[in-house]
Amino acid sequence: MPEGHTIHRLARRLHESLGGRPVVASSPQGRFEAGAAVIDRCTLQRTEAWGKYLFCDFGTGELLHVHLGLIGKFRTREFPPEEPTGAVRLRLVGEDTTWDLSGPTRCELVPPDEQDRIVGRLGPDPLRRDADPSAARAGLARTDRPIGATLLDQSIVAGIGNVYRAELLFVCGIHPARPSSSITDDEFEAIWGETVRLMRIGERSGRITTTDPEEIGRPRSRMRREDRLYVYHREHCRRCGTTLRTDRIGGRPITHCPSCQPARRRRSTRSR
DNA sequence: CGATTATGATTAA
DNA sequence: TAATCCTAATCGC
Repeated sequence: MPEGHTIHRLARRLHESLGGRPVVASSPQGRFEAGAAVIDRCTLQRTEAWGKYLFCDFGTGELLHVHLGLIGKFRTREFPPEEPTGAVRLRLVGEDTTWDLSGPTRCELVPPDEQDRIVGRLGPDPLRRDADPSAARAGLARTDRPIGATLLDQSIVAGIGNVYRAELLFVCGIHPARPSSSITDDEFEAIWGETVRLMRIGERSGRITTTDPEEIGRPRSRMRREDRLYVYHREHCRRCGTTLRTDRIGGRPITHCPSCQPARRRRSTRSR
């Protein structure tokens, strides 16, 4: 389930469970044997997430760089570990925790300047404390590409994936085909603010929930799966029941509600 | 048991 | 845009 919230959660949990003590590293699958040997018996000193990119410092001079891609998983297994069943690229065993990495699009050791290069290509990450949204604001202002495409562009904003993209635009009432340059300052503030709010919820809970507990009528922790999202993978809008529409934008399908997300910005209705 | 699908990104064309 | 990579769960026959 890898969007930015997953990676930040992972960075924290890896550090909490493995940090400060030597780790036994191996590559049961064999495709990261040399790298695992470098890390083996070294101490995890620091983890860092930027968008969907994860870096782990074992004090070896190089950093472990992991990108889960679409299907990658980094999950805890029983301790002490058993022989892995599937393809495990990297296994990390600490004092009382086993972590197995499978299916990553990237798993490599990189020098610090390579980390700088990777992070240098990324936009601000809403989950980072040091995030500065101004670069993202400027990035949107200078292109006519649809907002649905720019929100997925990691060089504009780092960490948003296909689920959050669709849900954020719904929550903000913005049609995904709107030119990015047409997004107003108020709309940008809403997008950024909601991204921070919703991805923090995702990071804490380990799953994506964007619906409002008041609206659903039960706390987030007790929501049914089909009540957690407004539009993603749905046929009808969770808010108004309108039949949803799915288009390909930015190379990937995005679903929106024609009623809640009008193509043209609604003339602001004066309240009262 | 094979085909399909998935919250991603890079490279080639 | 399309092809490609990476894995495992699920679905249809």
